[in-house]
Formats: sequence, C-alpha cells, structure tokens
Amino acid sequence: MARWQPDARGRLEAAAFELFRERGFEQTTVADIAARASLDKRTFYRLFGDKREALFSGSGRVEEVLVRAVTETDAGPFEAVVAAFRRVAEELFADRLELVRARQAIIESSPELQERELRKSGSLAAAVTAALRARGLDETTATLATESGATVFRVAFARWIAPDSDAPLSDLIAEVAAELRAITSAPNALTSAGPDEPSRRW
Amino acid sequence: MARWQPDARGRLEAAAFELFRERGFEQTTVADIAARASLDKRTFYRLFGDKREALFSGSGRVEEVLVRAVTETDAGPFEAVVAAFRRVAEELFADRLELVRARQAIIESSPELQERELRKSGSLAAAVTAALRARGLDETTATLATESGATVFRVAFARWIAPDSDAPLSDLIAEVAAELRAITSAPNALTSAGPDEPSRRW
DNA sequence: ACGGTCATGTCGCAAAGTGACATCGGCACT
DNA sequence: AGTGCCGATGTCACTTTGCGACATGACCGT
Repeated sequence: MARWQPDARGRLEAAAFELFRERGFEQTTVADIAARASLDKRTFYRLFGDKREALFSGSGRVEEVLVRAVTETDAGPFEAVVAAFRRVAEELFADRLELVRARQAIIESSPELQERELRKSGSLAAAVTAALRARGLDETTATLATESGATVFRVAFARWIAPDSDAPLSDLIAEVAAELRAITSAPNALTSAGPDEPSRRW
Repeated sequence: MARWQPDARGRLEAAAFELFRERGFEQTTVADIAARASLDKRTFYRLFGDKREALFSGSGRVEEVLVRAVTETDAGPFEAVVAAFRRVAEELFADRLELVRARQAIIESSPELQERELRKSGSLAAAVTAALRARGLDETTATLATESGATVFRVAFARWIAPDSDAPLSDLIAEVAAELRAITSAPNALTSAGPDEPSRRW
C-alpha cells in the first residue's frame, strides 16, 4: 500500500478548500476530504486538530510577520501595530485578492468557521501584545494598542475584499487608522468624519 | 410521564452551570445536563442550539441595554458606546462579581467556549454598530466606535474580575477609555520599511 | 539483514447533533 | 363530559466528529 504520501498536509488543505467551495463547509465530511486527498480520515485528524483547522494553516505566518514587525520598530505602540499590519498586508495578502475573497466567503458561510477565525485573531492579538510588552510597555497600553490596530485592520480588510474595491490593503489600513484617531481624540464630534485624505507613508 | 416541565429552559441552564463547574465543560455530556434537570437530551437540543449555548443565555439582555443606551444618547460615537457599556456594567454586572468570575473561569477553561464568547461579542458589536448607524453615522465611524468601546470594556472587565480588584466595573471602564485616548491621539511618526522577501502561502 | 521509528491505515467507540415518529398534557369548542 | 387539536416532551435511529489502540508498511542507520 502507498504508505508515505508526499505533502499529505498540503494535499489535505487543498482538498478541503476545494470541497468547501464546491459543496460548502457543513456539507463536506472529513472522510470526503481525506478521500479526495487519497488519505484516511484518521490521517486528517493527525495533521489537523479538527475539520476547521484545514482552513487556517496560514495564521502561523501572519503571526510571524506581525511579531517581527512590532519587535523591530521603536514607533509608538499604536503606530507600531498599524505598521505591522501593513507589513502583513504587503507580504502576505497583496496579489492574492481573489484567493482571500474565496476563503472569506467560505468562512462567512459557516458560524463554526467564524468562531474559529475569531479565536485565531485572538491568539494573534495575544502574540502581538506579548511582543509589545517585551518592548517594555505595560499590559494595558499593549492590549489597547493591539486591539485598536486589529480593529483598524478588520475594517480595512472588509473594505479591501468588498466587490468594488481596488485600493491596496496597505493603503486602506493607513486611511482607517487616521479615521480612528479622529474618532477617539475628539470627544464631541456628533457626526461622522468624512473620508480624510489618505495619509501616505508617514 | 411528566410531560410538561415548568421552566425547563431555566432548569437546564442551572444544571449545565453546575455540572460545568463540577466536572468541567468537556467532561460534561448533554445527556448529563438533561438528566440533572430530569429532562431528555432531545429536549435540551430543542431549547438550545448546542451545548455551549446553555452558558450564554444572558447575552440577549446585554444587547438590549447596549442598544437602548446607544440609541437614547446624542454624545459622540465613541463616548456613546463607552457610556452604554457603563450602563451594562451597572445594571447587569454590579453585585454579581462572584457569579461572573465563576462563569468566566468556565469559559476560559475551554477553547470551544472561548470561541462562542467571541462570536457572541461579535454579534453584540454588530447590533451596537447598527444602532449607531440608525443615528446617521457612516459604517466606518460606527464600526470603529463600537470596536474601540468594546476593547475598552474587555480590558476593564479583565481588571474587574482579577482576584485583587475591588473597583466598580463602571469606574474601570471610564479609566481605560481615558487611556485609550492617550494612546491613539499622539501620532508618532516612524515607518517599518524593511527589505524583506515576501513569504509564500498565507 | 536487523531492529527501530515514523507515517499511515483499520477498527471500534463515546459524544454531538438531528430527523421522524410516538405520546402526553392542557386547551377550545361542542 | 366528550372530542379533537396543539404544543411540549420522550424515544429511537442515524450520521458525523474526534480519538484511542493497534496493525502494517516504508525508510533509516548500523
């Protein structure tokens, strides 16, 4: 028997991605995934904690880039986090709009996957906060900077994958960061702040 | 047979809470919960979508208070959200520190429950954002205000349930909100800009 | 060739959910 | 009271998840 399959993990990820697109997440069985990759269900569970994990293998790389970027700068906490997310946008997301859209569509179709994504984001945030603390910041400051930066990223990301969007994610992040500043620093603005001038490289 | 149980839902919630505390979430079976409430497993699934939901029945009330508070004020978006969370703190959390601590301990013991809590928070946030939009704010402003306010709440909440804490949650929220302002309002220039080769496979 | 180790397959099982159907209790209406 | 309907609950059977235990085949160093 073909014991020793090259890149079993990668093949399972690919099979899962295809099947989730074809039939949807809930209509896809782990046995289906394994079958398409010519592997056994049990093998799947040895490589992935559960069915959802097959979609989230990339989060490790995101964490790497994020932590490295935050560690290697000496900008203010919030600025550092925003810059780190822009790094991620440039290194990991640019050029992959369609792939990211497809993946996001799958996630949004299933509550289970949404939950998992939230958890992944949470652990990413924890790692960034830890990196900030390693720079000497106190817990509260580090957490607030991380969460604010993550919020900026989420909003910018949503705009990026919107069907009519074409601006680079990195630019969108910079714009949204500026908007956040406007909101939190002016304790009386009753109405919204219009789309400000996109701050370039600052 | 005893068809017709008074307050089946409440009894199942109580039974679940007890069992989760006694044996932990994963070691508790839905059949166990139902048995303690003298009901059938199938009945549990008619009242709750899944095992986790038994712990999250309170989120409905939180949403009510939040949305009402945000709707009935004309303060700036961020201020309105912070004030709304303070309302929640006063009306729903004050006087229940020990209960909340126990509940939080259960949640933190199980990744599954953490995911569910994240999702609940997310749908709460969506409701608040919608309420802000109903006041005429644009999507981005509403989202940023909601998320920032939620972050403030999370940080304050963590302090509140910390073992050595004794300040009222509502006060902690006000303090943390001030700290967030301090962080985001001082734009401190400095980019990341590192020559790095892009990694593959997000 | 030998033994060890690692990746994979096979088998079986507890628990999560769910659909279909049965049953009981109260309720309205005669 | 009698009848009949409806909603809440129980029962059964089933699919899927996820995992433990064990078997087996492939590769590796000696």
